[in-house]
Amino acid sequence: MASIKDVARAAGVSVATVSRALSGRGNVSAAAQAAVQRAASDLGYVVSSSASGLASGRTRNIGVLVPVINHWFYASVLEGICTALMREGYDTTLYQLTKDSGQRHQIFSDFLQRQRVDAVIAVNVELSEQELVALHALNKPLVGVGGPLPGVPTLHVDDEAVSALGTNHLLSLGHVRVGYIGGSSETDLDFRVPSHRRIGYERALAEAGIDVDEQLCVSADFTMGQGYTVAKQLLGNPATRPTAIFAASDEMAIGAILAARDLGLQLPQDLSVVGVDDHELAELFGLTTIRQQPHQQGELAVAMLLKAIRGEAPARAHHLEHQLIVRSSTSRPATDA
Amino acid sequence: MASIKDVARAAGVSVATVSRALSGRGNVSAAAQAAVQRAASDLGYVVSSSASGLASGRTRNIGVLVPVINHWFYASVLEGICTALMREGYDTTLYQLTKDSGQRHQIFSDFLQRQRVDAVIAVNVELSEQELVALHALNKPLVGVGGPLPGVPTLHVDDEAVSALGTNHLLSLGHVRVGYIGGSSETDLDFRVPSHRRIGYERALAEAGIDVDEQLCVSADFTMGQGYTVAKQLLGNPATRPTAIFAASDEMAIGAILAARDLGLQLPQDLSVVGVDDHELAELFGLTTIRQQPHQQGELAVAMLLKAIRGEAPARAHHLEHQLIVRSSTSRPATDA
DNA sequence: ATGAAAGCGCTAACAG
DNA sequence: CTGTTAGCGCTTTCAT
Repeated sequence: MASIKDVARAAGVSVATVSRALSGRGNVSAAAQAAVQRAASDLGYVVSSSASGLASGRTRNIGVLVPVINHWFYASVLEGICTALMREGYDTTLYQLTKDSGQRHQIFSDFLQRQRVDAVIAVNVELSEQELVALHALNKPLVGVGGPLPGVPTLHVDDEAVSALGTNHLLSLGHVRVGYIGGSSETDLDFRVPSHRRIGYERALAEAGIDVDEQLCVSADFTMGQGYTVAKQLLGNPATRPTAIFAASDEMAIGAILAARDLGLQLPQDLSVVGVDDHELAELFGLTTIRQQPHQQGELAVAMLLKAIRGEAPARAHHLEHQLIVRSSTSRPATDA
Repeated sequence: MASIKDVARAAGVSVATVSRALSGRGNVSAAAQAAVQRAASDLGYVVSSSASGLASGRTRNIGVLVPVINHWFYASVLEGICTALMREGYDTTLYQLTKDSGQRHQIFSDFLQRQRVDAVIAVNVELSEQELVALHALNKPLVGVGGPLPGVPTLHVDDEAVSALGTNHLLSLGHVRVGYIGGSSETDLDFRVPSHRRIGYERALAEAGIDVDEQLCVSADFTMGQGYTVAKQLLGNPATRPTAIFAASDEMAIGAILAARDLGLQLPQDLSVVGVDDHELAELFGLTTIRQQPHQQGELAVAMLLKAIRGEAPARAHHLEHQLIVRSSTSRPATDA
C-alpha cells in the first residue's frame, strides 16, 4: 500500500505538494502537478479515506436514508443518487430506516454520529421530532426527496397538482363517476403524500361541480396486490361502480386494471384508469399516468447537496416537473345507449 | 463533538482504557467499564470512524457491489445485507457496477482502493479478468451472492436443480410440449444463471425422454415486458404452441400469463406456467414458482463475511435452499377430446 | 488492569 | 509555488 510519502519521494517533492496536487486545493506548478500525477499512478496510489477524513474533516461519502429499498420509487431514487455521487467521486452509504424503533435510534445516535458522512439525503422518511432534532444536530448539509421534512430543503412533485391533473384528465373526457384509490391512513404517516393527492382529486371534482362520493374512495398501501383487492370492491357492484378511477400510484392502478379484467370489464370502454409514476410496467398495461422521474430526482438531490457542501447556495425546496402521459387506459365513457 | 479525551477525563481513566472499554478489546475492570460507559453516554460520545479506521485499519463498513438496484432480486438481497450489517454495527456502502467501463474502472481503481471498506459482497456481478484480479488484490474478505465468481465463496441456489424441478413439475402433470423462457445471450454474460437454468430444463426433458424443441425455447431479459413479448410469439400459433411454459424468472412468467390472457387462453386449462423466485407478485397471479429467498441470501452473505473478518472460518461456496410453491397456474393439460 | 506514548496517513497552517 | 511540521482522534504496544 503506497503512501503519500512514497509518492512524494518518487515525484521528488514534499508530501504537502502531493496532497495539494492530488486534491486540487492550493497552488501547484504544472511541473510538480505532472510529476505527482505520474508517480501516483505508477505506484497505484489512492488517498486513504480514513487519513484524509481525519485530517480534513471531509469524507467524500454521503449518507442516504430510505424507508425501504425494495420498491420502485425508492430504488429508482437511490440509483439516481448513487450514479450522481459516483460521478463526483463520492461514496454512498445506505441507512435503511425501518419501523423498528431500536434500529432507528441506533442510526441516529450511532451510525450518523460517527462522522462517516459529509451530508445526508433523506428519501421519503417520516421522522419523529426527536429524530429530526438529531438530524439537524449533525450540522451537516441535508436534502430531502419525496416527503417534505421540516427545515430540510426537499425535492418533490406537487402532489396536489399531480392528482388534480389526473382527475381533470378523466373529467375532461366526460367522466362523472370518478373513483379514487389512495393511501391508507397508515401509509399516510410515512408518506404524507396520499393526503395531498386526495386533496388534489377533491379539488378537481369541486371545480367541476361534482360532490365527492365517499363510496368511490378507497385506500390501499400503494402495492399492486392491494390495488387489485380494493378495486374489486369498488368495481364489483355494477349499479354503483365508477366509470373511471384515479389511483395514487401506478402499481395500484395496474392492480385495478387486473381487477377490472377479472370482472370482465373492458378498458377503456367500461372503465378508464389513471395512475401516478410512469412505472416501468405502465407501458405494458397501456396505463395513462402522470410521470415523475425518481432517478432524476436522485440526481438533482445530489446536485443540491454538493452545492451546499461547497457552500455555494442555500438549497431551497423545489417542486419537480410532472407530465401527463396518455396511453390506452383512458377514453370517453361509454354512452349509455 | 466530545472526543475520547473528554470521556477519559469524565470517567477518570486514561484514553487507552476508554478505547479498550468501548471496543471490547483488552481487559478492563468492571468498575472502569461502567465508568467509561456512563461517561460516554452522558457526553453522547461516539467513536470517530476516520480516527478509529486510521489507527486500527478496521472501518466497520462493508462495500456492496450490485449491477442494478432497481430490480426485485437485487433490491431484496441488498435489504437483507443492509439489515444484517446494521445489526452488527456495520455500515453499508453501495457501489453500482454498471456497464459503463469508465465507471467500473473508477470503482476498482479508486473507490475500492481508498480503504473505506473492510470487505466486499458482490451480488451477481460479472467481472472481467482484470477486475477480478483487482478485487482479490484488495486482500480483503470477499463473498459473492447469485452468480459464481472465480475464487470467491458464493451463495446461490442450484440453478440447474431449480429449473429441473420446475420442468419436472410440469412433466409430472402430463405436459409434453413444455416451452422455456430464459435469458438472452446478452444477459447471460451478466448472470451466468440462464445457461444453468437452461441446462436443468433440458436435463429434465431428457430424463423424460423428450427432445428439446428449439421452437419452444425463447429468450428475454428477465423483465415482465419482454416475457410478455416473447410469450406472445411462443403462444401465437395454435398449431405449435406449448401447453406449458417454464420461465427462468417470475417476472417473465407473469409476462407470459398476461400474454396468454390477451390471446384468450385460460390458465391453467389451456396453459400452465411455472416461474422462479416467488416474487411478491407471484401470489396475485396465482403463479406456481420455485422460491428463492434473496433477503435471506443477503443476511447469510453477511454472516459468512463477518466470520471471515473475524478469522473464524474459511468461507465456502454454498447452495441455498429452494422450494416449489404450487399455485393455480399449473395443472394437467386439457385432454384432447 | 492500566497508563504513557508512538504512530496510523493525511491536511493545513505557517514560513519562506 | 513549495517544504516543514503540528495535529486530526484513535489504537496499540510496552511498561508497570
